[in-house]
Parts: sequence; structure tokens; C-alpha cells
Amino acid sequence: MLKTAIEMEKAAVILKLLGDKTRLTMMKLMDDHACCVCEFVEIFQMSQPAISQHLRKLKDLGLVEEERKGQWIFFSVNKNNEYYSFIKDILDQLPSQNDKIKELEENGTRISCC
Amino acid sequence: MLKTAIEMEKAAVILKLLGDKTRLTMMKLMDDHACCVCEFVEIFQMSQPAISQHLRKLKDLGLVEEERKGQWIFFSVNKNNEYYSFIKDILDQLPSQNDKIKELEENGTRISCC
DNA sequence: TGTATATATAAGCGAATAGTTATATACTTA
DNA sequence: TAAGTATATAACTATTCGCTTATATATACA
Repeated sequence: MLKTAIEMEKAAVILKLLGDKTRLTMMKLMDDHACCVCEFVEIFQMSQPAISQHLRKLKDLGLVEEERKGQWIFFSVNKNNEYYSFIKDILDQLPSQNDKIKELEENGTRISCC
Repeated sequence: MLKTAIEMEKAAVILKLLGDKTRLTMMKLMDDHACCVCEFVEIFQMSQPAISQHLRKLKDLGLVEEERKGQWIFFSVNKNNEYYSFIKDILDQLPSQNDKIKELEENGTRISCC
């Protein structure tokens, strides 16, 4: 039953990562929109390294992917990840965080993607 | 949007609790079976206080409920909890842990409930 | 090329976490 | 009531975690 053990382990690791309010909100946002680091800095009023470190943890597990667009690097949920459906079921039960994107747009701090 | 904020916060707290392999497995087991502390001690080969402390955290959040039956206290998932459906969706994606109960029965260390 | 902006990484620190051992409490049964 | 079993709690410890500051790297543009 090695596979079972590994899957419980993996599930626990994923849930632990999602068990942080900042990362959870980031994931919810990135499931709908590609976001860059500076947007998260604005949204969470948190230092840039702190945001980068959260994203790195998510990336290390394959939960998010990045795409550079010039100056910016856009992060989004990696929907090809083996565990995406597991994560998606969780994210779908969370309240929309789109108001945060709207705020960025109103502030003029939204980085548009193209 | 206070409610939204509270719910994200609560979701993160729940996910953090589930983000521990021992607690996650306990929850999966307790979703199907009422279990007592000494069974978990046997299953996880972990000290009794360690198990009690995990259960206390789950109980403090209202995720599990307990029922004393004589000498033993049986713990099970609290299906009346406001967030049960959130948790259930997660548990349903995990591999069955019933083999662990079967092992107890084979060892003669399963405490039957009545 | 030089300066500004965006992001990543490294080192360090305080708080939280998961386990331990020791001890207290509660129930069972002889 | 005394001894045994089940569970809880307290105190302690090592590790992990999330953040900070300082610095490095990468791109844009004048």
C-alpha cells in the first residue's frame, strides 16, 4: 500500500501549504487570474520577499506555474498538476476574492497581462 | 465583506489542522468509525499524549466530538459542524484507511464500541 | 551604458508546532 | 478501597514557519 501512504502524505503537504491565509487567498486569486508579485504585495500589504517566498513554496510543489512577460513574472494555478482536482474542489468552496482584483484596477495598480 | 474574510480565515485554520499527516489520517478514519485514543496510539505508534493533543486541536475547532463509553472515550467526526461539507469533500478524495482498522481487529486491539 | 523597476535569494529572528516525559484525573474491577 | 487502565494536562525541547533586512539578478528604457 505504498501508493496510499504517499498520497496521504502528499495530501497533507498540500493542505499544509493551503493552510495559510495568504497562500490560500493567492491560490484562489490565481485560479482565475494570472497575477504578478507586485500585485500581491499591493493586495496583502506585505513585503516583496514574503510574497516571493510564498510563491516559491507553491511552485516547489508544482501548484503554480510562472510565465515571464517582460519585466513581470505572472503566476497562475497549474491546472495540469496531478493534484489540481483535489485543490480545485477546495478553492471552489471559498468565497470569491475578485473584489481584490477590482480594487487593483480601481487603484490603477493592476498589471494587465498583455 | 466581513463574512468573506472570516470564512477565508476559518478555511485556512481548518486546512492547517488537516495539513498534518497524523491528523488527516485520524479524520479520515473518524469519518467512518468512532475511535478511541488507545487505538490511535496503536495505529500511529505514537505516544498517548501526542494523540490526545492532536484530538484536542480537532475538538477545539469543533471538527470532532467525543462520547465516553465507560473507560474509553470515542472520537468521531462532528458531522453537524458548520464546515463539515468543506471537510467531507476533502476526506472523500483521500484513500480509504480502513486497512488500519482491519489491522486492529486482526491484532485484537480494536476496541468495539458497545 | 546607467538608472529604475521587478523579482529572487540568503541570513537571521521570534513565534508556532509536534513531539517528548512526568503527572493528574477518571473510570473499572477485584 | 486499592490497583489497573484510559485519557488529559503541563512543562520542556527541537524543528518548522513566516516574516524581516540586505543583497543579487534580470529586464526596461532613457
